[in-house]
Amino acid sequence: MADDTETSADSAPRSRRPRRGAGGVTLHEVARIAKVAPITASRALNTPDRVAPATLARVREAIERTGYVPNTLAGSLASSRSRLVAGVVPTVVGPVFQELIQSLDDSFAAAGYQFMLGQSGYNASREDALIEAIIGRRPDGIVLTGAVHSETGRRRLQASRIPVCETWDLTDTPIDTLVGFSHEKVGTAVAAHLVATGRRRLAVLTGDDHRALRRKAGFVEAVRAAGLAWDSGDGVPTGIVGAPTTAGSGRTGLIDLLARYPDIDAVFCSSDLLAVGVLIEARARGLAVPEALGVVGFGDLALSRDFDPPLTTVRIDGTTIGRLAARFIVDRVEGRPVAERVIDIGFSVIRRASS
Amino acid sequence: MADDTETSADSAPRSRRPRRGAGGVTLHEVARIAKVAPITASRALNTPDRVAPATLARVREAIERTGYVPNTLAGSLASSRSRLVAGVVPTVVGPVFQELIQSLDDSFAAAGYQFMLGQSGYNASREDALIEAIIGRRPDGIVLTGAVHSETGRRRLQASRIPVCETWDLTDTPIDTLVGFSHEKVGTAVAAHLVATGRRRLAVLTGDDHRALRRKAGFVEAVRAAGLAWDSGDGVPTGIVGAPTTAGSGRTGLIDLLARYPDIDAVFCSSDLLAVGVLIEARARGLAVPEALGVVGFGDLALSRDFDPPLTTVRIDGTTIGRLAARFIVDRVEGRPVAERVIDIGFSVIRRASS
DNA sequence: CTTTTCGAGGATAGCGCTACCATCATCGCC
DNA sequence: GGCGATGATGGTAGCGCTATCCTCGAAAAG
Repeated sequence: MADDTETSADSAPRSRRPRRGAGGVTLHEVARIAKVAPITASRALNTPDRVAPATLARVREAIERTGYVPNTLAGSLASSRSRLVAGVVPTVVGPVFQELIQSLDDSFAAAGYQFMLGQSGYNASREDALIEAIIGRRPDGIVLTGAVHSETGRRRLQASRIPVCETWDLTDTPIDTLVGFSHEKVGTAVAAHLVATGRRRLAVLTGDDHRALRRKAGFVEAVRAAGLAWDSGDGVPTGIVGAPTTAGSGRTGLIDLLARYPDIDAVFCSSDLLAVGVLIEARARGLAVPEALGVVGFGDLALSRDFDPPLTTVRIDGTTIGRLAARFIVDRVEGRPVAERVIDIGFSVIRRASS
Repeated sequence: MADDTETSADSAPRSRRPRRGAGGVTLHEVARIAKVAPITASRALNTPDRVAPATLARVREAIERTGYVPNTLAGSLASSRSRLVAGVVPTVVGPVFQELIQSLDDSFAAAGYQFMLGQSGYNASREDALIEAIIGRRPDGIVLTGAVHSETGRRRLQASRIPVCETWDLTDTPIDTLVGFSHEKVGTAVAAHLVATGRRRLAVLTGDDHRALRRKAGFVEAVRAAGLAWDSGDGVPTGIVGAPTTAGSGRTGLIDLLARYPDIDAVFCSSDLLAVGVLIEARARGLAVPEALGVVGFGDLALSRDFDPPLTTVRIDGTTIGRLAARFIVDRVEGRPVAERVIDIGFSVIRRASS
């Protein structure tokens, strides 16, 4: 494959990738044109207030004329500062993390950092590859969102000494800093709400991902504690659907649940999309919500508020998580001490008409 | 953070100690431990089949023992290859680009590249900053998704000589390569569909973004051409809502449209979310869909298929766009010629019960 | 035997930028 | 006027890695 024999009579072999240094304009060239030393050109870019106005103008003009774009790779290598923060999400599919992502993007932009996102996907080896690729690029910080990282990945992150903020979950052993909430408590709170509003035949419809199952566990626990266990198995009838959850799986999930337990009077769904599916199916089969069936979701999509009936759900303040995560990272990068390394930002149960 | 304890008795001022690369293990250190030259250690990582098995094993063991993670910044700087492809989307909020993003991620992973995403946001200066930050990091390729890039941004991209693929749109003057479809034709096709199914009082409900307005323009054009213009203004009653479109704006949009034009018999919505809002509002006010009102969306969300009634919509094959875009980039990076620089992948109108 | 080939490994020289001094005017202050 | 304090600019030496030659020894060819 790596044939170096250029003797072929190929007509105009399209220029291959430029060899070393075939790149574009460099800072040295800009400096030469502006008649200053490279270092002064560098300062004109990075600390313009330390350069005399006249010099600054000359450098700026040279930059303009050449269309120079700094090679931040080289800059980061020399300064070990990249002004880049990398984020890891399992997937951007699904609306769950969108508010958080938006907030991270905004918060980092405001602090002068670029935020870029990688998907860890469903696959552990891909997650490890992503983490390694990220660490290898030496970003100033890493925000992990609900990634179930492998032990290898955790160790690498810890060893890298790069500021890390885990989000969207609460663990006992954070890699570095953490902003999240307790998924178990979400389940407990939803159970409490349903019990308080008179529901007695509770059921769960959940995706099979890690955190959704923890919410379910909290829910089941609370139902049992309230003496309302009524299923012979777990105590609470449960439907489990594959991730990512969709309205479609909500519909089929409800059909399945009702077939097995016709006298259910409330369902806790692990996502709003699932709950919307339940709402659609309930309406399609003439089951009155909330009279005959209470429905609670999780995530507080915009859609949930706009549905008819509006969906009772659990709201996570992604904006605040993002803001705090960004603050953790920026504080660490800029050498300020971080007092609390773990923040539980909680959640709120939003009561609407569906329960 | 904490200063390392020097093993040497050298208590001289820090001038002796490298304070710059406070970073961790380097390839040189790995090489030293494995008793090979740095370049051999490099080869062990990048071209292991050119290193003798015994040597390879020694280097691998050294890597294992030290927890070495290559600094790809330095590697990319030296080799001008980064194995990184950057993507730009206006926002990850909203489900529009998710299939495409997923496909890009998968396709690049399969080809051995990491894909990372940046949001250009609603703001032109933020977009320029993102583009500059991306170019500055010298990725092997850039995929633009529906970004309305400023003239500055376009020029910079072109000047950078980095392979670029624009997607999700068709323009006459691509920066480099392009995979997309015609938004005007989408509008035309939807109008044809509605006219063919006997609708006569057509209306549009659209977000105010660039491409949605082009779909609307195609729609209006086709309605006029069919001799069905009936509004005194544009020819077609139009509701415009701010982006991002939501089910909520779909509901209020329909309310508003009906207040002004009570005898509408079909609405083309610029997104499925908008259309779902129309469906919800129609049902809430007892307007039968599809009998009294035909509704068409755009995007083919999973939700649209699962709704009741299922939504007629326009499907864009994001998976194929992603695959082709990745092929463009990879071909260019690896020096293969690219025959067609522009691909129109078209779209399909999915007829379901809502129209 | 010599000559050629070849595979493994090494030395050198950067990639494009910035940290860390050093230099040299200018300037206020007593 | 002397003198440090400031401010603008420059020289040097890397950051951690890889491209590009090179060397060297052993096997293959003559």
